[in-house]
Amino acid sequence: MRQQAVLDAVLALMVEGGEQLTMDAVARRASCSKETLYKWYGDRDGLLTATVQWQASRVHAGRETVQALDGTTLREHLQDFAVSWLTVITSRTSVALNRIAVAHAGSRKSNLGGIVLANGRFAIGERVKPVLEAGRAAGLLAFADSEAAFRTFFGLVGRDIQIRLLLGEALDLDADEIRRDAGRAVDQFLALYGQANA
Amino acid sequence: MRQQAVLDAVLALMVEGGEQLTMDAVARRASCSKETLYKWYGDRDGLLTATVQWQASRVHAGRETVQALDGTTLREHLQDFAVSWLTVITSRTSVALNRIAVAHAGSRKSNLGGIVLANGRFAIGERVKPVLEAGRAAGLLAFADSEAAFRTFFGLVGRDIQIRLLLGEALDLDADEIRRDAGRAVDQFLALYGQANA
DNA sequence: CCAGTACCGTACCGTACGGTACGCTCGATA
DNA sequence: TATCGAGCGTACCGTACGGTACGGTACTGG
Repeated sequence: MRQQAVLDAVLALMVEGGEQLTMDAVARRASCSKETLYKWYGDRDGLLTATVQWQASRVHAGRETVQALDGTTLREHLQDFAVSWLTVITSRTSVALNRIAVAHAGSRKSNLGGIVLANGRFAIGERVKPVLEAGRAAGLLAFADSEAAFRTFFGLVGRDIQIRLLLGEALDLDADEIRRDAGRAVDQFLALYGQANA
Repeated sequence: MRQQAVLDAVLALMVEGGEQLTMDAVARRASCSKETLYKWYGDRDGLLTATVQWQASRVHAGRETVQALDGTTLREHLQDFAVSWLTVITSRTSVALNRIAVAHAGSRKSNLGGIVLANGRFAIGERVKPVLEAGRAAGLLAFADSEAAFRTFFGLVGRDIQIRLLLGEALDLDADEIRRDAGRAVDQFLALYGQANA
């Protein structure tokens, strides 16, 4: 689809960052005319919104159903979530996109921040909570409020990483560090919420 | 000092957010001429940098020395840190300032992000770590790496709050909620790192 | 072969904003 | 009182950028 190539061009420009994200730059990069951009997306905000949604549509793949859990598979699920979340938030694309959305949230109009939140933080919450609840049903976890439990998990996984990246720190984690970080976070989470028979 | 009144005007504009943060707006708000702004701060970046530093200079009050700790005072110290950190990051000023700094970090030049990090995340880290180490010396805590322990504490306290605020969610915590949140975070931290004789 | 459509490239317009210039006032010093 | 510097208000300049207009081209359906 041609239009998605345009959105990929926007993403590429965001990530490179060197160039200003102007409509001219996008048109040049995507080899299309500005008039077409305005025809397809209305205005600059529309283009940004479409880009954010386009990226979001690629991130959360399948919502796998959760069946019976034992301690091992619970741990694996949590580990997977932690790894994929860390991988996302440390990616240059996510950092660039979040920067745009944060900047936009300051001068309201359109709602990039809301979209990013809905497809990031909240989407993963909705995917993790069923797993936590299944863990509780299996007697592996103990908590009253799955939202609160998830937020603790979120904090243990992300810690200060996202804000440091957003504020411009270099800080690149390789796959190994991410795996170790995720493992530590899962261990800590299980230490806090795990039941004896885990 | 007149110059600080100018910086307060900048902060006020940032917080209100409605108006664009232009040099004209600052001059109008501070009842001074643009020429004076340029004389004092060089350019727009200089003004923003000075504003960030001015705000930073007010935040971290005294670095109290840590003497002998028992379980109760350790808990109190951690609780204080958690409360003050949550209070800071949920303040409208902090949110506005971090938005500016994040946006700036995208299109490098000057280093607002670095300044904010140094006076926020890292400053509190340097204040908390001695307390953690004193707790370890007193046999109340067990950890190998105080930086890692602090980062866990940071994650347990902040969780998803800062990113949600930066992305524009309303989410206002009152003093009571902050106190409860801080208490939960400290409990969890002590559950992970506390020693039996605490 | 013709009409219509979709789109590219480029030129153009209006405006907002960073930065500069300048005249005026006012308080301090001699 | 004369001089001087600091700084206010305003007007101004240049440019970058969002948004529009338009001519030219290639493809599609009849």
